[in-house]
Amino acid sequence: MENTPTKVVQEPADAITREVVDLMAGLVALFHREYEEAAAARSLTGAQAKVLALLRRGPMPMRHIAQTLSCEPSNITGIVDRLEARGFVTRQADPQDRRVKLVAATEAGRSASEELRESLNFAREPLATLAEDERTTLRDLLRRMLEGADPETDPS
Amino acid sequence: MENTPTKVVQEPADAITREVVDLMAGLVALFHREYEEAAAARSLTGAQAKVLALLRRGPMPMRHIAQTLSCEPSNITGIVDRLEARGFVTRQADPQDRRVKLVAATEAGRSASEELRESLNFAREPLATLAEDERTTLRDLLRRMLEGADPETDPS
DNA sequence: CTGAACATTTGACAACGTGAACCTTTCACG
DNA sequence: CGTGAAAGGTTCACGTTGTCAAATGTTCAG
Repeated sequence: MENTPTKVVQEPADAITREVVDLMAGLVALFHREYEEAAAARSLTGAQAKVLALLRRGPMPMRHIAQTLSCEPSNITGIVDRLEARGFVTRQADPQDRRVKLVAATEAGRSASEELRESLNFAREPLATLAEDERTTLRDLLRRMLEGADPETDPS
Repeated sequence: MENTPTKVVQEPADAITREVVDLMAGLVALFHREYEEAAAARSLTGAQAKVLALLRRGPMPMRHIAQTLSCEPSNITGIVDRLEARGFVTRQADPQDRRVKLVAATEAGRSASEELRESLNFAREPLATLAEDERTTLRDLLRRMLEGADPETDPS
């Protein structure tokens, strides 16, 4: 109990970095609230909305969903159950490997997800306060921060 | 079902804004994961850690906690119960208004929260890829986006 | 063919979160 | 005053997320 469990070596973190981290925290909180709210407006939970969003690129094995969301596969079972019960996704066996089940969004699922995405006017008010070139700068900075780190937003 | 439920009037959202929103989503996911992980490493849940973080500025009525976290007050009861059971917070009656219960972090609570905050090396790797002046720019942009919007990160 | 590894499911359990009902306290108003 | 409405917390019932451990079915290497 007397030494920090996971990380030990860590630079002191300068003032700017620290402040950026705090600002991020605020942004994250804001975003999270809005996302959850937008999902709820379509009687989806945040987790369901996330899964649905993942499936926009096509069917996906549950294992992959679990990995992307960094949670246990057994958790996905329940979420997909509920989405399936409402007709937003289907489970189909993968012909290549009969162990895996491919989850695919139905038309209803796709459009619900798309609608939600469109309604995400998060950061639209906040972003509106920035000039165009500032937004570009922000985009570039965020891009650089995220490159190689994030599987979810990978546009491939 | 044929018209969007909540929002109707909404500008088309230019490409840059849209991309920034997507990048934010990635960042949010990343941050969220790390936060939850860092909390878990101290056997706290995310919600408990958030409450504890709120109390760093001093005791606070439960009602206020609920408002800041935008959730129902009844939810806070349980979270504070669990924090209290572990000796991280105490409940004390507000002398001004005996309906109110002020939640205060104990020394253990404060240090746990501080430790967690320090360990949040989120964005330290991501941020490390940015030069100092870029970090400053990022900070300024984020500040402007959040000003007037976010009660949680208010540095007062 | 056998056993290890893998994908999913099931079941038990804890935490979060909501909504409604309830108790106590406060406060405005007659 | 004294009464009733409103506010702060709690409790209860309920559904969703999340974990872990055990089971089932499938694949694949040896």
